[in-house]
Order: sequence, then structure tokens, then C-alpha cells
Amino acid sequence: MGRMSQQSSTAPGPDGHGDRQCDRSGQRRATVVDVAQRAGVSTATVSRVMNRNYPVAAATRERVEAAMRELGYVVNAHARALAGTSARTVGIIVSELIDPFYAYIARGVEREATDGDRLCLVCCTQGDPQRELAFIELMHERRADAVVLVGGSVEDRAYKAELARRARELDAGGSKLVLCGRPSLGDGVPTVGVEYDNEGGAFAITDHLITQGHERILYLGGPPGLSTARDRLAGHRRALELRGIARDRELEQPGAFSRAFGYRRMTELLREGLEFTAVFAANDIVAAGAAQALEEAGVRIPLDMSLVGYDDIPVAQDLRPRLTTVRIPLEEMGRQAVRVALNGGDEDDWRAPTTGTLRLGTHIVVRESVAAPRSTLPGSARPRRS
Amino acid sequence: MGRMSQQSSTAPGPDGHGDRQCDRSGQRRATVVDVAQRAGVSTATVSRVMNRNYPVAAATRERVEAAMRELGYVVNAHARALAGTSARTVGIIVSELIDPFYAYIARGVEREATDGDRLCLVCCTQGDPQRELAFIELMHERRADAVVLVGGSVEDRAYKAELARRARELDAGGSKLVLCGRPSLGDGVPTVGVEYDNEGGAFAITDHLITQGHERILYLGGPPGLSTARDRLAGHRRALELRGIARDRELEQPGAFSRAFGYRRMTELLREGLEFTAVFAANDIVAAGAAQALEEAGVRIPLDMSLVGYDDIPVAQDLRPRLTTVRIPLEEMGRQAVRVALNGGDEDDWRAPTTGTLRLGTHIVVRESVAAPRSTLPGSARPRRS
DNA sequence: CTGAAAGCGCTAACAC
DNA sequence: GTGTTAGCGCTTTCAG
Repeated sequence: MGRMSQQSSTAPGPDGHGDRQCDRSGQRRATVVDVAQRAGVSTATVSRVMNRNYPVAAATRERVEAAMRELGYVVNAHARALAGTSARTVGIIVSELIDPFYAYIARGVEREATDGDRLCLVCCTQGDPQRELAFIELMHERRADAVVLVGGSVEDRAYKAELARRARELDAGGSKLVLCGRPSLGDGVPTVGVEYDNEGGAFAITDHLITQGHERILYLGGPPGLSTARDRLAGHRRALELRGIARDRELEQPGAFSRAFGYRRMTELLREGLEFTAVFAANDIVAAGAAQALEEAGVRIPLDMSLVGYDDIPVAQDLRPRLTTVRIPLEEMGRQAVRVALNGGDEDDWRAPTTGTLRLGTHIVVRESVAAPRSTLPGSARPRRS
Repeated sequence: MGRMSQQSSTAPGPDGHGDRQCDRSGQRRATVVDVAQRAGVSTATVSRVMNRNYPVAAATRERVEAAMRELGYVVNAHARALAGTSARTVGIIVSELIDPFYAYIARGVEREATDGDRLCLVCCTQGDPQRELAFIELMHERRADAVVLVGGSVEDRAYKAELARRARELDAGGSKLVLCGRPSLGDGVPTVGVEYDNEGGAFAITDHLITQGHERILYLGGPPGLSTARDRLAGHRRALELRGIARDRELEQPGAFSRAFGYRRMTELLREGLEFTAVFAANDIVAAGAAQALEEAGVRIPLDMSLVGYDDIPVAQDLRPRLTTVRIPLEEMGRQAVRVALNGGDEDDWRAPTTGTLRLGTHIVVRESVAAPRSTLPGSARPRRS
């Protein structure tokens, strides 16, 4: 047997150091070699027992399993990954775990990953594109099978180029960059994607408002530089246009996707006396802020003002009245994201030219926050400035 | 200069195969060897350049960095971890990412991990202790520097023993199991912990209710088998006892930590005509459900009924009236969890006997959901069964 | 400051 | 069925 080929190991150590460690916090973890020795078999057999991918005599197997148990053996996933098998990891990058929009998608990703016997690396960028890039790199270093990028992206040229570079690197290594809820990087870039009908949802809900008789609709929130916000605004405008309602720049009030923005801006607008009968908040969070401002100003929903949101996260049902909004299949998107990445080029190379994009639908959920504008009701004055 | 010492590389390839792979999806990732070759240095130098942990001539460094860039080199974290350095990973196990209670803690863990230049493995057990155990194992395989177990644990003997075994295994390997918001496993078990004053918070808020004049307080929700729920109920009982209020079993209605439970059970209780003037929901989610039931039954908060919760998650502020509740330093707990794990025995072995437990405080946040009971107001009838 | 070489722990041919 | 033996890609003494 060829062990001890050098003068370095195993034995108590000639000079008193070299083999320290048995004293304090950790007596060297057991390895396949230890297990093999104890069970009187080769390391190959131990490996076979663990992976159950090869016939092993029942008796042998038992001996090996006993040895593993007795030694408290735990495989080293890194060694395993190094030796060739996949790291069985999928990475997910969101801007904020606290935000239900991301949390639901993350849940889908985590569940699908777990179902596929993989672990999930999760990172939060806190909205910083630079961190996003850095995290992709980190996950690449970890050799994640897929890296899921969630949510709207900044519309920046240099940033996109950088992203494309990372996507190519990942692809070259057999991993996939998944764009979940954000636009593709272009045909040349090897990514897969899962989108939802963002523009369509916005169109539908604005149309819903118009159908109820609203013409002066305030569009509130959504960072102008974010793809998500851009698409929602686009859908909103299209609905207006289709119905022949002239666009009014004053009624477009983009801003952060935050409750604070919704509250603050709405308060200001109310004070300034801007005229409108309905509000389309770019997402439910903004709507929650707006609702609070409205409440404090004594404006009743939906009597004096209609309000709708986007995303259909839980807060939509906690608001009073319950919020009419656009539902996105958040969790499903997460699941599909990993599915599409793992089947899109791994083995079943079934005509997925590296850039497969899945598109899921959205639909509006009608609750109690919309009514016909007062002004169209016979005999009532419009709730204008005063 | 010693470049091209082997016959293997760079050139077009003498025999046409041997260097396969340049065609399909991945031309073999570049390795240190490739970089070293291209830069005309040894792999040791490349390593030194990457880790900046050793002096390297500026010129050499530049050549190496250029080579890395040109080759699109990305270190292999597994090889690195195998070679001895830590995996720079912390694991976190929660029951549900969607639940703000867990999400906030997870955020703390993620941020602290990121600040310490580590990545975060996240798993959801969906409340299944068996999965929890399995995930700990998987994270151990990944050689996570710490594994953070979040939230209440089931009070099961066999389960705890199993957990203790895992804790010892981890510890033997130099990792730490962190109990975040759950009781210690006993002195013999090498874990670290971060708790919050669960019982104290419950005591304080029940006392708050009593101080307002309430005597018949319904305790609603909280799975009897969960440590979290047990402690909250204990605090509640202690407050009652201290004030000399007799315990009434009918007023203790444990159950799931869910909105659905809060809604359903409250609806039933109202229908049955149970008498009480205030509700202490075991957490804010349950409180939200209860609030809805109350609303639908035409019971006004806090006029006809006072309501308090626990956790102080965002929904507490979305409810109308805003919910009086107990605040837990959720995110801080997450941060401390990784801090305590990473400093409790890593290098600064400053008297942390493997079992250090940090205890953070809680405090009540008074909002608008509590008032004196109608029955104590002069001249008004109690809102009893009818 | 730089190079050579010995592993880290596991898997996967390839023998027997 | 089971053993042998190369590596996987990186870090790290130990020598220059």
C-alpha cells in the first residue's frame, strides 16, 4: 500500500508539531480514506456506497455505512465538486429579501432548487448594480449551476455590457445566467429568461380605471431608470392613448418603489391641488403609502378617489378597502427560472439556442378600491382643490 | 524564461484531439495553470497575486492580472476551499422566507455575512423539523463557517438529540451551530445562541392590557409545541398571575401562527359568544387575521375590543387602527448570530466556552389598537353575547 | 520575490 | 463487486 510515501504525515510527528490539532476544537474530520480503512474496503467503494450509483454487496455497504456513522463522517462537498460533479447550487440575486415581490420569487427559486436536490445561495444588492455584478462573480466562483437575477434592471449601457460579459463567462463554464422579470440582453448574449406581461398588466388595469369612467389618472412611483417601471408606464400610456385620452405630464409622477415615496408625493400632490380621480401606483407598496396619505387627508377610497396597485403582494389584502391590483405569478416565476436554466442546455439540448425566454401572464384582481369618479355621478361636485 | 514547459497547451494542438472541447458549450475554464503559463510565472505567484497576501513585484502582478483578464479567469471556490481556506459561507435555515419575522432575521444574517466577505446559503424547512436536520447536514457538507437555525423549535426529545449530534459534528469540524431565537440544547452541546426576551415581551404587553383595565384577555394562536409560543404564553400567564387575575382555560386558544387561524378561530369564538375585552395574538400575523374577523363581525377596535400582537412586522402598521405590539430586534439578531458564531472560537478565543448566548431585549410599541374596555367606562354596557 | 511540489478529499476510469 | 490510480484547481511550505 502506497501511503506514507513522504515523511510528512500520519504518525505522531517526529518533532512534536506538524500534526497538532487533536487537542482543541476539532480532531481532523474523517475522510473517505478513514472510512475505507475502518470498513476494510477501498475509497472507491466508499464513494459507491454514498452515491448509490453502482452495485455494492449488501454486506459491504453495511460495513461502510457503519464506519461512516461511527466516524461521524460527512462528505466534503468541495472535494466532490472539484472532482467533477456539479456543485448542486443555484444562486439568486435580489435587491431586497424583505420586499415580498422578491421574497416570493426567491421562494419559488428555493423550492425548485431544493426539489432538484440543490442548495441556494442568496444575495441582496440593496439596489446597487455594482454589487449585483460582484455577486454574479462570486457565484461563478462557486460554480453555481445557475444564477438567477431577479427584478427590474437599470437601463445603463456600460452596466449591460458588463452583465453580458459575465453571462458569457458563466455560459462558457456551463452555467446559465437567468433573467427573471427583466429584459433580455440581446440575441448575442447567452442567457435564459422568465418574464411576465408587465406592460399588459399595466394596460389592463389602466383600462379598468378608464372603463369605470376615470380620465384623470395619476401614475405614481416607479424609478424612471428601471425596466420594470418603464414597462408599466408604457402600458399605462398605451391604454390612455387607445381610449383617446390626452397624456398629461403632470399626471405622471415616477419615483421610488417605496411606501415612503407613495406617501410623501401623494401628500404633496394633494396639497398642491392637482386634479385627478384615480391613482395607479406603480406597485402595491407605493399604493400603501398613497392610501395612507389619502386617509390622512380625509379623502375616501374609493368614494372620493380610486386607487390601484401592481404585484398583488399580501399588503394588497391588508389595506382597507382591499386593493385592486395586478397579479404576477411570482413564485411560479422563481420556479420556472431554475427550471429553464437547468433544462435549457444541460443535457436535453432540445433546440434551446441558449436564449430561451419564458413569458408568463398577468391579470388584474378586482377588489374594493375602485369606483366611478364622483364627478361623473349626477349632481355631485368634483373633489377639486376647493 | 520557463514558459511552455509542457507539451500540452497554447499551440493549435499537434494531433487534433487531446485538447478537445473548443467547439460546443464551454472551452474548458481557464485555471491557475493557464494563467501562470500565459503570464510566464508559476502557479504560486498567480495565487499570491489573487490573494494579495504576499509581496509580488508590481510588474509581475500586472502581467498576471492581464493574463487573468485575457483568459476570463474565475477562481474555483471549491478548489480553494479544498486547499485549506474556509468556504466563506454561512448557512441560514428558516421555516419560511415569505414570513417577515424570518425575512428580517435572514436579512441581518445576509448583511453580516456579506460584510464579512461571505456568501449565504438559505434554506426553507416549511416547518418540517426533518428537513431542518437534513439541511444542517447539507450545509455541513458545504463546510459552512456557521449554520444559523432561526425561530422557535419543536419541543421534541428525539429531535433535540439529533440536533445535538449535528451540533457536535459541526463543532468538531470547526463550524458553529447558531440557535437564533430558540432555546439552548443544554450545556453539553457546543452551540452559540442569540435570543430575545420573548417571555418578557409577552409579560409586558399583557401587563399593558391589564393596566388599561382588561381582565378577560383572549390569548390567540401559537403552536403549543413551539418554544416561541410556549414562552409567550408563559409571559402572558405570569402577568395575569402577578395581577391576581385567575386563569381561564377558555381564554387560552393556541393554534397556528397564521393569518388563517387568527381569522377562523376568532370568528368561531365571536359566534360562540365567549366573553373577553381584549385579544393578545401570539404574533402580528394572527392579529391581522383576528382583526379581519372582528371587522366583519362589526366589532370595533379598540372601542369594542382591544387587540395586540407580537413581532412588530410591517403589517402592524398597515392595519387600521395600527397595532400595538412587541418589537423584536429581528435584523440585529441575524447580524449578531453570525458575529457570535464567527468570533466565538475562530481566532480570538477570548474565553468563549463554545456556548455563548447573547440575549437581546424586546419592548412594546404602543399604537392605536388598545383602549380601556367598554365595561369599565361609566354607564356603558359590556359587549357580551347579547 | 519566485518556483517546485505536496497535498486537500473525492470521483471515475480502468483493471482484476 | 472491488481495488488502483489519476487527476479536479488551488494553497502553501520549503527552497532558492
